[in-house]
Amino acid sequence: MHDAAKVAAAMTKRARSDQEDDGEVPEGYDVSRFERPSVAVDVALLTVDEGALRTLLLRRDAAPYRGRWALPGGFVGMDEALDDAAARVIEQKTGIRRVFLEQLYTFGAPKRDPRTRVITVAHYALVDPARLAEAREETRVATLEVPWEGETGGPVDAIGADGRALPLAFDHADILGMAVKRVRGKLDYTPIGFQLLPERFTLAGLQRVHETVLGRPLNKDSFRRRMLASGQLEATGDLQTGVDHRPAELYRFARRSAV
Amino acid sequence: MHDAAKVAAAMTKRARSDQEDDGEVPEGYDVSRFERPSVAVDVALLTVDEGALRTLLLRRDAAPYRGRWALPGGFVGMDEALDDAAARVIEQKTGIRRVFLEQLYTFGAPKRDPRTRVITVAHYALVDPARLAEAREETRVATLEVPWEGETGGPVDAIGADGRALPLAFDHADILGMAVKRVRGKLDYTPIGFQLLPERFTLAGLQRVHETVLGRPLNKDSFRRRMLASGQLEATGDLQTGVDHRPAELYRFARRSAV
DNA sequence: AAAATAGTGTCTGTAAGACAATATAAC
DNA sequence: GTTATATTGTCTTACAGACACTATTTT
Repeated sequence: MHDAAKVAAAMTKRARSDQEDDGEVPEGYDVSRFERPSVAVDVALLTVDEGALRTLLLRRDAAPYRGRWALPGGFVGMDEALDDAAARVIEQKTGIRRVFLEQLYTFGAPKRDPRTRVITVAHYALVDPARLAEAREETRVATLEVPWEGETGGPVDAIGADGRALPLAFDHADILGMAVKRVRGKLDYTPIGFQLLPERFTLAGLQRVHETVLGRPLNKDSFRRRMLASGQLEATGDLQTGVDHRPAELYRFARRSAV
Repeated sequence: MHDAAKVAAAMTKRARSDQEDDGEVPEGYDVSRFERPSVAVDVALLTVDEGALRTLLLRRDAAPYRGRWALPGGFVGMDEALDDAAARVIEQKTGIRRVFLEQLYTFGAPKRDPRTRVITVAHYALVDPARLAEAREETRVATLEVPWEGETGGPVDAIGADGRALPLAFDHADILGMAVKRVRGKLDYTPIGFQLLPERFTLAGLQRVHETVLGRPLNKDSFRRRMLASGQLEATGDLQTGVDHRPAELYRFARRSAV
């Protein structure tokens, strides 16, 4: 018997003690006694393109930090789950649906927004660069420059197409830094890399993605062995085309099969 | 030159473009147009005692979930950082200060609190069991029963001193489950175990803590080698006392030295 | 054939697990 | 001395990194 079920059974057996209720809403209860902060979500939408880690930024056209660059974000609806808010924000700003999306960390320093208290539940998302088209004038895909190694952590810089750093709004350099740190950590033990690739890809392509995210070269032989041994790759039998050398086999990630 | 410094330098060089500001508060700006959720913190205060993973729970004496058991928690002050709120909650409920404390995950399902929208930034903390005395009648240290292996994740059960499951309020079984999952993950590559031990401890004691948290036995020889090779342990030269067999050497964790 | 990368086989070093032998305190 | 655990040493195995070699495509 599952333990959660055990708990439920135990409770029923006790014939619903009078000192306990099941969470019904008491009539007329008032919880609005406290002043409340605003709650937002921000999304670090990461991609790997041309050997660089990239992210989508929007130019702010209102105060505060007007003219600076910010992650797509927005306030959480009163009846909206946090993940749903993040997915909505992505779709509104880019039109992209169905991305890999995960909660990252909640940033709540009292003065992180100079206007008022805004607590933001930061998320990160991973997308195949082919899906990430620059939608609007005020949208830009910037290259991330990570000034630390491994999973040290810390803020990162966003570099525009002209090679100059884009000044970031709020604590978004920290959010991006934490997103990079998290993805690096996950890459070691999770099939997360394929979110950044088209459905079919070569082992060398997968290795390049890993190397770009991790910011360091990987051993080819070992990478190959590890990936094939993981059981998460499925050979398609087809070969790469359009390359001027021996074509590599195309793989796809195995669906999380019903084990 | 550090990259953050580079950014700053680049900005200065551009002589502060007119399309940009530095985040000053515009006069009379109104951000209170939206309805706002309440924001709380909850703390999973974990300890290891007598070979079991334990946590501190409080009996709710008000609706909702009156009579059920809940993590210590409270609303975040309008000018209070999230970590500070969590530390305050711990001190208010237990008197304990200066614990290892880290943000865990933010739970924000719209109906997780039946009264109104409450988003909670869950934290976890690790304490030496000697410091965790049961302070009040309505406070209890419960044993955690983890119905999954490794870092699978999922809710856990809290067992009272009488061996019966304590019914938990809200989504606190999920919060506790995520705390266990996180600590298990961290234990592999972070000096987190010593937070659960007195200052001086034996290698065998440390291994027991690791085994309790991980929920599986560890190889003694390998554990010993790994710990000593990590450079994080410092031999005190003193021996254990009061045992009826050969006493083991006492170690302490090396201060995070100024490398 | 030359160029370029894909893919295979083998060796070596490191670290974990297993097992055995020795050490030392309490009784 | 006996008991119980600490501590050290050695062997085996698994795997990552390194290197050399073969394969296959385009030009």
